[in-house]
Amino acid sequence: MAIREQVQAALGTLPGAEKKIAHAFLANYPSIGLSTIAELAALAGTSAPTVLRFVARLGFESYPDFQRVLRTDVQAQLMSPLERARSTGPVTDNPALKASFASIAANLEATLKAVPESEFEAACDLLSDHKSACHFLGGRFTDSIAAYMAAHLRIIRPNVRHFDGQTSTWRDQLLDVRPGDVAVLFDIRRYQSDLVRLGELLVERKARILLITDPWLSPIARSARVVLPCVVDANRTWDSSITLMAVAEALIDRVSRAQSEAARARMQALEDIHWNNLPGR
Amino acid sequence: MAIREQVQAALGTLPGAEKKIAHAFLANYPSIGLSTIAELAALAGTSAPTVLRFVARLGFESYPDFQRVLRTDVQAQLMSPLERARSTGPVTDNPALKASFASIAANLEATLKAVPESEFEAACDLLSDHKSACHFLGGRFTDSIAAYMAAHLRIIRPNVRHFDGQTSTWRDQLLDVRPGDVAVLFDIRRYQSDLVRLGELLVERKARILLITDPWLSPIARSARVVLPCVVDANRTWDSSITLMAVAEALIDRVSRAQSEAARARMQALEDIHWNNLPGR
DNA sequence: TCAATCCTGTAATTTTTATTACATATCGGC
DNA sequence: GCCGATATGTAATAAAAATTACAGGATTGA
Repeated sequence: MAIREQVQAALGTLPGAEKKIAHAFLANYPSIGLSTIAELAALAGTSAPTVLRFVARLGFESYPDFQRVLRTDVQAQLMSPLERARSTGPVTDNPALKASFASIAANLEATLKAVPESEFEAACDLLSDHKSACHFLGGRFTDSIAAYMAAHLRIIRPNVRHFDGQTSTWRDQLLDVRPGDVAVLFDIRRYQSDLVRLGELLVERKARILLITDPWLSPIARSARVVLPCVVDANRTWDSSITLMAVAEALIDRVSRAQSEAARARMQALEDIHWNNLPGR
Repeated sequence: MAIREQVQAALGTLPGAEKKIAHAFLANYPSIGLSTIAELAALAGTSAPTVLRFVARLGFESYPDFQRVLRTDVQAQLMSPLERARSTGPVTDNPALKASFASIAANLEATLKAVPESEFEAACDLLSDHKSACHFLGGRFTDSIAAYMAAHLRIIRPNVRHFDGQTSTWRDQLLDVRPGDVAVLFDIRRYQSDLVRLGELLVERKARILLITDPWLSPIARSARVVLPCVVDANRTWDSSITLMAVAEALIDRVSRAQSEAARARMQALEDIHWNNLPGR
């Protein structure tokens, strides 16, 4: 698991100061993580030992150890998709990457057809309601998309939360959900029963559910206010989540444009925080 | 100009040890440049002060200054595909053949940018030296290009040999290589260890190596006098060798023009041999 | 062939960065 | 409300990295 994903996954379990480190790292990925401990600490508004505690909690022996892995991640990420496929998989009779990219392109086009504009707009309305909180959660493979979407949405609107930690803590976190709140759930084939159960409990607490799922529709669809079906077919045993990510980003972009003034003010506030903390400025 | 392009442009003007630094940097971009001076020096087989001279020649005040800019480059290069799509406009649909041809054209244009004229001229100088023999060899897929180039060059100049047969006979054929001879090697990604080893042995025998490789540079680049990087990207699972073949033909053409009189005489001699040697005429 | 200039690597020194020790604050449980 | 555990930042120390000084080799031009 790459460091960026690892940090995103760990966000909810981090103590306050370390969470600040994590946010600063993700917001300035990867350059700040390749700079010094002092620069990352200053950007986050904490201290050098806190940075060291942060990387230790992620399982690294030292900051140089952390940076070594980060450089490897960055090197891999800079390879084009074609290069990435070549370096990790064997050559097949069927040009795998061409088929894969063709498959992704087809999925995106099919998804475009499968999602009604009215449903998309309804989803945007849910996400634009600042009076209610937004809670995010996904399944085994899609939760990273939920976290990603929450992290972006948090920049442009308040009261965004992502369910985190073990499934056993979901019930505890449920206590923070108020009537009228929005819950954005990601669930594709091999539906998780604990996620389905949570959906039922959310509805019991009168939350409004936005479900992002596959064309066969997760059981959560029964309880959802809005359902966005995404085509996930790929010529392999596991599903592609590209279309879900694409829909997530489309939603973020759409919501951002719809409330550009409020979003801009929030981004400015964010920049002010960073601005005043940087030495020499 | 990003650092990578800046280094590529400066290649021809760098002294020997600094050129080694440049090759090591490009071959392991960007992670080695984000590591320590000692690691880059060790990888290149030179020293720490040489690394400092290298970055100073590129116009940086210090190594931390160089790394600061490199982090900025990497951050820009890692922008998400969606952001990149937004910044460059929507993708247009193309017929498969048109797309393929466009890709090849793009590769050739990129290769044109990647190969400095000074390096190309240096390669021609090596191939034009009639006092020394020219030996050719390529890897699994590129040896056919090596054979093709040897066959053509043999027509216009003497002492051209192509390593042939099983890899087990390469060592025997090595006996024919004299100090000062030129070895033209083709090696692209999935570098062959036996070819890399042969390169080392060739340098031990004081042969001068001309390497034709991909932009990530075969390990043979460390021992090569001249390196010509060819862009091999294509929208399929195997590397395109079109650009290597194009570079080979360009070299043949250039060498042929430079010694048109000698080449013409040799061609005539060749024709005479064919003409008078056949019995029954 | 010789001298001047440039290139290069080793070793020492300086600077910067990472890490640790310690004291204080905060939070949660009883 | 108190106590123990956890979190946190400051300051000092240790380690690592960058830089400089210097000597020798190579190359080029006269």
